[in-house]
Amino acid sequence: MVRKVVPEQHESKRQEILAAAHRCFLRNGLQGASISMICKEAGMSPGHLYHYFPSKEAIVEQMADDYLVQLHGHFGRHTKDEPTATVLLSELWSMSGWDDLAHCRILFELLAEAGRNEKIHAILQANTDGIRQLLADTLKAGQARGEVDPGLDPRHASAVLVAVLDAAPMLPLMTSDVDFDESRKLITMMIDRFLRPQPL
Amino acid sequence: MVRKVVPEQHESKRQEILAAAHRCFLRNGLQGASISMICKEAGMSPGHLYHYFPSKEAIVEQMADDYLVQLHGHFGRHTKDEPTATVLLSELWSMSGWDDLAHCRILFELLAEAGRNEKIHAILQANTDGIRQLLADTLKAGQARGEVDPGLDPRHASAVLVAVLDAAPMLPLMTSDVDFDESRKLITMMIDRFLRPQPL
Amino acid sequence: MVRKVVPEQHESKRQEILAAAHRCFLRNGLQGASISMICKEAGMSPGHLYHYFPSKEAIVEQMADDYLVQLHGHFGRHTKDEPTATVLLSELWSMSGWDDLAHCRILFELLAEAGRNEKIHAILQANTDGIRQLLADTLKAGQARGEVDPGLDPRHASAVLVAVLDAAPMLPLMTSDVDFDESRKLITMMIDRFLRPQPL
Amino acid sequence: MVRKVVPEQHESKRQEILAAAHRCFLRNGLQGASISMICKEAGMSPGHLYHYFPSKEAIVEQMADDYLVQLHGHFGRHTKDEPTATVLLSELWSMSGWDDLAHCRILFELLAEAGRNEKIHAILQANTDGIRQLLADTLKAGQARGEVDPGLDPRHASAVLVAVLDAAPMLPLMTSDVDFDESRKLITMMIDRFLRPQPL
DNA sequence: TATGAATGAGGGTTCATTCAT
DNA sequence: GATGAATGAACCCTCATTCAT
Repeated sequence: MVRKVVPEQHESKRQEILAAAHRCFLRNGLQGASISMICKEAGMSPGHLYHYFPSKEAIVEQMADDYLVQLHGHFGRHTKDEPTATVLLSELWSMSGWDDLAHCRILFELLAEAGRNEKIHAILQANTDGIRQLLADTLKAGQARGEVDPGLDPRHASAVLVAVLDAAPMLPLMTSDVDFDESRKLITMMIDRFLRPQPL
Repeated sequence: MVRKVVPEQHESKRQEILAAAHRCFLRNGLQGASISMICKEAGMSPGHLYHYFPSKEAIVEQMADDYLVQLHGHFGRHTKDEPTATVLLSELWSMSGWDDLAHCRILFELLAEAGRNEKIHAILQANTDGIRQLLADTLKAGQARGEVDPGLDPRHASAVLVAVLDAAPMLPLMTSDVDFDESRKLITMMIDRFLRPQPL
Repeated sequence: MVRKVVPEQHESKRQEILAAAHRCFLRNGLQGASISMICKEAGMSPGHLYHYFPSKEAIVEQMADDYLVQLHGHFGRHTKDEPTATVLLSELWSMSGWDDLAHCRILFELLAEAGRNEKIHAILQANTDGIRQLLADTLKAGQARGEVDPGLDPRHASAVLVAVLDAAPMLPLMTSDVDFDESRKLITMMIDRFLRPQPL
Repeated sequence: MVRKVVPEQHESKRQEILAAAHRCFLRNGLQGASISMICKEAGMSPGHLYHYFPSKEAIVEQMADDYLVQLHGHFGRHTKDEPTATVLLSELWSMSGWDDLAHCRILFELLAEAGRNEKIHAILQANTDGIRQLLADTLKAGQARGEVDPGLDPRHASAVLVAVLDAAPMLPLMTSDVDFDESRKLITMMIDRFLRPQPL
């Protein structure tokens, strides 16, 4: 009777820590952000933080998983019967500007880390496999409806699509003279032309 | 005059250090690779290393610049008269497999770093501006020859092209069931369809 | 509420560190004493020491302030109605020998440091201003009582007096054949003759 | 025949190094000034510098000796027949302002160092013994002429005089509101009153 | 729950010095 | 006489983590 809300409290504290960690990782990188920074950001003592996570590694992994789930969550909210493009580009179109993209920079931290950390690599692949399945299904539905080039292999095409969509956050880092809406329009156009059934 | 090959020796030592640093950065990340690791990799004492570079920061910056110059060097070796696709995809086609791409992983370190390190950001932008200029010129030549959709804005299209080409190293990190040649083929196809003059 | 004596413990640890640092600084100089020496002297790990002070600089500054406050603390314990000489020379007469003076050697570290470190300079001046105020008041009271030459400007005279009193620790460093009591007697005599109302 | 000016060249190089070292020591302290700083200041490689001095220690010692000899050199240029005060205060009166005194700050470095470095201690004592001898002779002459209180012991008084004169550089470090000429006047007055034959 | 004291290895960097040229 | 390459110990400081309270 004394403890009942505890499990929920526990979970909400974990979320607070993960959010604080995410901000620190954005500011300083996965390796550059220290536990003590995260503690400060979360308003928490190190002893207490270790009550919720067994190690920094665990925080990174959980954060990576949560981030990827949320990043690719847009695809899951569509039905197979919506127009193909609407679904495939939903992530990109849900963003409102470079600020949102800048926030995605953490993806590059994860890609860099995945190259040398097997756990992060596995998390990245598992998440990618998830949306690729959704994308492939969407593509198949599109092919059935005649909206998508039937010559494309759905599995391979889905991989390329994920890579292209995840590459969008590169643009503000690499260029200073390209505006967001124009970029979005071009990427959309590129994917549209890629998928569209080809004339003989 | 005692001097002989001294300046060349100095430069070649710098290159050795940069190569050792590059290997360490690939293995452990920009932040995770320590000076002492780089020293060990380069067979050199820390005091000596600091004879050649004033700080770790300087090593990272020099390495970043060198890497980007070399990465995008393929484009510079073409003339405007070659077929458009040959030039645009020369980087991708010059690679022989995932191993080469894996080696490009350092790009993600740089992208992550660029978000919080103004110097690296500037290096990245300066290099990107360089190849974008080349790509844009190639696109214009292609448009003049009727190989490229005249409706595309060369500056914007070049930005998207750079992002897509640099996104290629994501694939081996994100997937396990896609083979290199198939990926290359698909990306090539996508860009081809993107650029090709569109039927009415 | 788990808290008990925690804040006092914190302060007492700080004092321990400052005392250890003072000993190390005496033995090796402000620059020559290393953090690891201070840690060893204080029986403490470096990580822990930095829990109490943010930098070596901060330790030096705090030590300097504490030392000067204590060094000049003798003057504050007198009332204006005591004989002038008793007050002015109380610091000197409170010492029992060269050992006490040797302990004051740290003053020379501070004087040397003050020439190139603005913070230490400010600490030194602030402390000096403090006792000069007390000395000047004592001199004025002495002048009112007819014990001190009314022709002396109290502010200027106070500066000279501080310098002379603080110069006392020079003697054991510079000479080997002068004994403590004799020196004290001579300095006392000099100041006495300096202040005494002059015959026409 | 080939080498004849070499010894003089050698000596002049040593002087250049010592001058450069002196400037560095003033800026950064005896411990804070590094060999490489001194090399830069002297426009010289470390290997070359070690051709002239066997160690940093040796540079410090030589610099200390040279500095003290020059500092106290004023006394030696007087004859015993000049008025006592002229001789005793010649050092102080030869200075033209706080800048000259600021330059004397290195004395505090030496005093601090003397407390923990036997060699520097010995140099300091030897130099002090030297001028004390001169001062004592001057005092004796003054006593013979009736200008100096015959009750003062020349050896002890000379020690106090050296300390007082060497304390002068403290004033600009400790105060900000005392001007140079006034200070000089007061110190002169104090010493005058100290030495003057006392009325019955 | 929650704190912050405590560790000691390791971070990037500088040091005085030596030595081949 | 003169250079600067080379060393490795030591510099100040931060790290992830543990533990008593």
